Amino acid sequence: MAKFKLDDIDHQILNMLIENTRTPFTDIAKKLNISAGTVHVRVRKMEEAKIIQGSSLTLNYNSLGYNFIAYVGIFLEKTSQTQFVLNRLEDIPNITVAHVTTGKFNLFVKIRAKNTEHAKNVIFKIDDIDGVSRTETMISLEESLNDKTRLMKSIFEEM
Amino acid sequence: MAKFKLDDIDHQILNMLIENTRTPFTDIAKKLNISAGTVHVRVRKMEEAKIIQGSSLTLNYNSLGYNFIAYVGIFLEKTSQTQFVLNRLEDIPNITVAHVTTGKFNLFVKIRAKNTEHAKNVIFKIDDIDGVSRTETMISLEESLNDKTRLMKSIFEEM
DNA sequence: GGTGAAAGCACCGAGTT
DNA sequence: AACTCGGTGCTTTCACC
Repeated sequence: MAKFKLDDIDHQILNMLIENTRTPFTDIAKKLNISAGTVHVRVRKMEEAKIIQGSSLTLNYNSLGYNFIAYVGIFLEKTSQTQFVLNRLEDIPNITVAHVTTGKFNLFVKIRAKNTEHAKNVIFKIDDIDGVSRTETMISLEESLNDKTRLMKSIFEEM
Repeated sequence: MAKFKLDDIDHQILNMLIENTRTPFTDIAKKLNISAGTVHVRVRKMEEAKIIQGSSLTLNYNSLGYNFIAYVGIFLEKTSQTQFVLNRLEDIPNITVAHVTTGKFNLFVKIRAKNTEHAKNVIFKIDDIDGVSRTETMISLEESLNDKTRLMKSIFEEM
């Protein structure tokens, strides 16, 4: 991947789109004193360079009945089983993030479920995967901060 | 919050917008054999009901130089300091998620940094917060799965 | 790499069924 | 509720700078 150089205009475009993906390019153009065509070209280039990978809605999981979040640390019998287990984890949609980690656990995943009963089923599914020796669960009582946009904005301020 | 009943049309609209927030309403309308006006009204209602909270870009952090992910478990001196510490954590933009948890740790956060040196500074900042007795870090060697959209889509299939 | 204008569409409200 | 329709405004391209 060729290193792609972003300038301040790009950062500002990203900052506005991060807040709201549907911000009209004409609004962005006005604010930055450039033409809408320029905004369009720059966004397309960032998409082609895969800096912008896509866009997604932020949904309210609580109102969809998904109130339960937990993190599960996974111990494997052998680390050589890592890829196999990761593939099995992919089949469980309630796992929203999976990491290979150093330290205590071999793998570490985040799960989102409707309630404790539902979460139990998810954890049992994980325990059932060949190669998983045991798991350790941490239940989230409160997700007090979950805002990717904070990081993104700070990245551009630092640069 | 009044319970808001989503029907299958709503689910399909969400599924298309989850993939790409800028999908034209006319495209959605064609696919679902409804009018674009109806799509518009339904989306607005879901926004008003706060089911759709907003939209955001998916950026490639690696190409922005942010290659380092770790999870940090935080032990507090007293649980009564929870809110105070959460507020301090908010000031660190590299913390992208924070949870109050049961089990081993009192708090649990995810950090994203440029490299190990940068991460070290972030962790030291956490250690320096009043009320934090110690921390335990798990470094992610690989983020193999990070796709909210999988969960969202599965939610609508189940319903 | 940027502009400005023009053509093509999409959005979104009003009125209707 | 959902549809059609039309004014308004957004996107996207292109010739030119």
